[in-house]
Amino acid sequence: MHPALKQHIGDKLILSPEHELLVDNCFKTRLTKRNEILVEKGSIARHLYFVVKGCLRVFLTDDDGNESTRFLIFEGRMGTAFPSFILKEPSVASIQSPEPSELLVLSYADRDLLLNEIPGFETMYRLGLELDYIASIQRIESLITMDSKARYNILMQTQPEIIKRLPNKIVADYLGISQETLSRLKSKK
Amino acid sequence: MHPALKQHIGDKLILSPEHELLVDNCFKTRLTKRNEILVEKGSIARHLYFVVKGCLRVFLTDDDGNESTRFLIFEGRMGTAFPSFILKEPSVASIQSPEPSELLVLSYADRDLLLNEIPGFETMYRLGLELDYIASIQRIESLITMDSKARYNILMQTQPEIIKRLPNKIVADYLGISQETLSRLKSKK
DNA sequence: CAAAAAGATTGACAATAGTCAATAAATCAT
DNA sequence: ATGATTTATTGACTATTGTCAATCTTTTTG
Repeated sequence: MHPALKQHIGDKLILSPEHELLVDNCFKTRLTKRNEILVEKGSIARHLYFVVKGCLRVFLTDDDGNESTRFLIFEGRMGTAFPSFILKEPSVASIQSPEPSELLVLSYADRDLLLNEIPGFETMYRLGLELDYIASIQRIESLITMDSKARYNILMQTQPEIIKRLPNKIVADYLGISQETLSRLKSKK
Repeated sequence: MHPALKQHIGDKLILSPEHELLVDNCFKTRLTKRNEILVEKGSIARHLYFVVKGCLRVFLTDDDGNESTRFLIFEGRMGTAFPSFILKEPSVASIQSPEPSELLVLSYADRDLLLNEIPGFETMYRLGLELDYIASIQRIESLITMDSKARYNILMQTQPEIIKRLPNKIVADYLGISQETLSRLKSKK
């Protein structure tokens, strides 16, 4: 099994050699180029992605070409265009890798296989889901209670890597503000 | 078991008579008055609430007394101050019942009991969690991509009960806007 | 390495939304 | 029911943020 995935699982789940092999067989390695599109909006997101290296960006585009970043996934984390993946409906979001990336890809069917076959896998998955849900609740909180400056400061505190690694444009649309506003926040503060 | 809870579970989980009794014993009925506070911010949310009648409001207050509604839970749905409940940390949010309500209350320990004892319970719980997570992702989307008018229109389409049943003030802070702005949106539109 | 492309900054202006205050309407509790 | 309290609406003004455009900087790629 890929060491990064092994580390991700850590002591949350003890796998027998057979089960470890099963997990290993379900996750397929994929390498992407900078800005490569993995899921096009309108198509169904059929995979979960574990990021070994690089990052993924789940983003929305409107008719005028404006983009908004719904979600960012860095090294050691899993994600996808979740509503599409779960509901098996065409995704309103696209997924791209802003950096050249190394991914481990898990299909929906293989996720179900692991959930059903490996005792404890569903509990681990569920606990991860709870944490992701909490993160999204906290993002909602920041959006409904704070102005753009406060949101930027929080992001700086909690996920400075986003600000360091990604272009201003993406940071801005992750925060739900224009890139000009972000630029002004950075100079003023 | 309470018929509303039975309906909530529906065909998602077939319970043996013993397990049905176990579920029934874990959920305690609680009646609340209008605007009663169930969880005070700063305390730990130790329960999950199933709303039989009425509704619950999970909300934030700042130092100036401004309120923001993080989450609303209507009949037939479950919820709590989720980050506090899961992380067992003091809640930044409070919970109140804006209407007199009938609730079924499940403690953290009893939730774990059901998760561990009843085969299939965790799967049902996990599927519910996935849907709640999806709803929160969609709320983030509306907050980062739409202006207040568009958000109001979406809310009208997707959850008109919120607008019909709850005071303007709560609708406004659920949308992340001031109540004056909401009032103007309604008259203009 | 150089040309081209993409991203970042800044200014001027417009639009959206917030605040404060006064009044009107609706709702609650006795 | 009615007085009291809360909630909703409206106006005037302010503050924040967005848009468009120009310029400057950085990054990419042939």
